[in-house]
Amino acid sequence: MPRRPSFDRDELIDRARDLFWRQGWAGTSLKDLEATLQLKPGSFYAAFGSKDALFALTLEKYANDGRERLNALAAKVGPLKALQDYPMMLISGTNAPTKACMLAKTVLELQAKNHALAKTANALLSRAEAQFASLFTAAQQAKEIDGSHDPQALARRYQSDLIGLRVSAERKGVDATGIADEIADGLARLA
Amino acid sequence: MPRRPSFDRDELIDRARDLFWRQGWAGTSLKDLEATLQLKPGSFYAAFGSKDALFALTLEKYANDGRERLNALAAKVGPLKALQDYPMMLISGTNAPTKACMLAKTVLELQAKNHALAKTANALLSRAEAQFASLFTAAQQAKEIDGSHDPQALARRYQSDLIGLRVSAERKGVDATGIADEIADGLARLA
DNA sequence: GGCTTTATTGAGCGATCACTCAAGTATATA
DNA sequence: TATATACTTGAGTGATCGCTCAATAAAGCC
Repeated sequence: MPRRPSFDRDELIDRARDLFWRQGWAGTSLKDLEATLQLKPGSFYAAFGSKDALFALTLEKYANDGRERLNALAAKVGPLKALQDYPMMLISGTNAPTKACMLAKTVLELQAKNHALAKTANALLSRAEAQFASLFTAAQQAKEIDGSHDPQALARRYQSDLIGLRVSAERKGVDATGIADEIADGLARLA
Repeated sequence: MPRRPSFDRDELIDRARDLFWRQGWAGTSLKDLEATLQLKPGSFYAAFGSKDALFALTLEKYANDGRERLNALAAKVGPLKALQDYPMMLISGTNAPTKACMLAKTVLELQAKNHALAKTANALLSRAEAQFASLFTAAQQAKEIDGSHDPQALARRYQSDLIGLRVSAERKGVDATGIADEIADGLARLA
């Protein structure tokens, strides 16, 4: 009996993610979303509940995509090579709406107000850090890097490096590929 | 004949800087500013012209303070030691409203909209990078680090590291002092 | 085709945004 | 003290914010 929605919900979340990623939370109005998603206010709220709820969905999707891309890379070229190639991959993609990390942007924008979305982004960053740590552990088990290093510490530094790299890549007039190379070189010296 | 303003304009800019630094551009409303500066709308606009004009003043002041602090440090302990100590200094101060870099935050928030303040922040970041480069050059001339390195490349990487460090320090539940130590250690290996 | 059920529409809600301005007040000079 | 010159005040501007809801349209089951 029911009428079906005329849109692909998942594709709408993708579009919203790109918009939020680029413009941030406060920088993206419901007018922007309505225009990009081709949805009138009523449909928008029926589909997603609120701006914040949709933002949360896009954060999860963003984090999942990143995690899957890195895991796929590791399955293909091994843990160390994946960690080495990942930085360049993050800043050389042409389809991404922006180079900077959406999770970092969200924390920076919303943490001062104790917004729930900042906590979400922070937790997803911790999850990414854990993924990095397990790849460093795998690299140690594969004898690709020395066993004396603390995988947790390596992961923390690696994530910090990625965030800095991606902010630099976002800036105009800055060539960040040199930084990506240096991060990869630094990992090579852990052998 | 004229009546004098009843406030210290410079101190007001300081207070506004801390507010903008913490909450960002969109996150700081005129209500917030009026409350923090104890200024009614009319006085505010008479004194500063607009929210954006005041934000620009605070960006300049923020950048100047950072530059002077690093130069003072270098004059005291020399260029290499200054570059090594600066990271920890940035994240261990208790009086700063937030650990993250205000210039980076501004670029991330406003660059997507091509806001003039993003250009200003970007230019100030470039100025900081140039300061780092000249300190690396000075360290080479003092034979503190090897002359084979490109000061410009070192400065670019150093700035990227600082940005990542400061975002990490801003996050809850992350101990960033380890990262600061590693940055300092990395510089020691340039000898 | 009739009926039920849900999606879609868009005018408009109260709140807040950055900002203005005319009226009132305080101060330094003459 | 009188006057000119600012500074201070706060109600109020139009625009935009996220969001609501009653009315309308379309699709599946009988």
